[in-house]
Amino acid sequence: MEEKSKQILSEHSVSITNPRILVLEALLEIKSPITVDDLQKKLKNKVAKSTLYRVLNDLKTINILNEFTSPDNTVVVELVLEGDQHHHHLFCSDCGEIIDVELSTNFESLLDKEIKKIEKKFNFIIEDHRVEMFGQCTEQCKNCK
Amino acid sequence: MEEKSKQILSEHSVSITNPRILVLEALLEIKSPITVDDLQKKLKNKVAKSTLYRVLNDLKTINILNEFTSPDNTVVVELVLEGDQHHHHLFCSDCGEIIDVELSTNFESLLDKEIKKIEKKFNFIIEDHRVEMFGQCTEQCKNCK
DNA sequence: AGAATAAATGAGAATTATTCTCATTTTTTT
DNA sequence: AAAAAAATGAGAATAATTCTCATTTATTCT
Repeated sequence: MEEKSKQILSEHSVSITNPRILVLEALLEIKSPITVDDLQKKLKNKVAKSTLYRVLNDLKTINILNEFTSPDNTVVVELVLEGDQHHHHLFCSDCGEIIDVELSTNFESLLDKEIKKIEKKFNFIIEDHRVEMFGQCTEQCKNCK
Repeated sequence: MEEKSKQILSEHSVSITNPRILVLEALLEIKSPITVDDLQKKLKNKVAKSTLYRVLNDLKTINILNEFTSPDNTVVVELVLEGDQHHHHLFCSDCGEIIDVELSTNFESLLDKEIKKIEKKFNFIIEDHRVEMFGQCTEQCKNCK
């Protein structure tokens, strides 16, 4: 994991420092969306709060960090490496879990068509989209029991 | 507008007060997403900041306020009255404009089918969804010139 | 490799957004 | 119209994020 983190940093011409390696390792290990707060806890104060925010911004700059908010407006981050599958998110309002969801390629291509229509209609260039789904996990998930 | 605001409040058994009327009037007038900050400015300090947040929470409670965040994680609110058309959002990263977008009924029904699949797969009850699109308005919009 | 330069870090202060507290005012009930 | 209940305003408190600056770490240049 440490090697992979170093590799990611050097591939993006970002200098290799301990806090960056630690944050990347944590994100690689989790491999699913996590709040900044939980990430901080996971790092056990091995990285200063200000540094954590800075590193997250660095990762955003090199385009390997996806940032969004949960339904209660808490910021959530997720590592997205080149080649990772395009996906969306499913939020559970009971336990707060956020699940990565892939939609069918058929659906995605229809969505792309729909987006082309919107681009014309509003004279926009649309470069990204997101589908978010909200509900409750009906039984035992990682957090509910 | 004042009458309509009062009607909305009484229909939802919420007591009719001046701040609530003012906030509703402002939201009715705008009829598109607005940040809390801009809403506050629009209200020209006729409503205290703490009261504004309280009123927004009241409107959320009676389910006529949609709250989400813009790509820079700023909270945005929008009045959604019974009977209003289901819609999504298009964000311009140049000027910050947020546009309400309706997708085709054909697309929405396919999305519903897709969501049913997800419900089964993850054993979830999904009660709401959102499609967000990000890009740039290519020419003159309200804010760019 | 080692010195010089540039960049990143940690700690905490500053800023911003939101919620909370409580005395006063307004609304609703009777 | 009086009594009771609820809402408001002002500012204090809290939480999330950014900023500052002295120190440490990484990179560059012989």
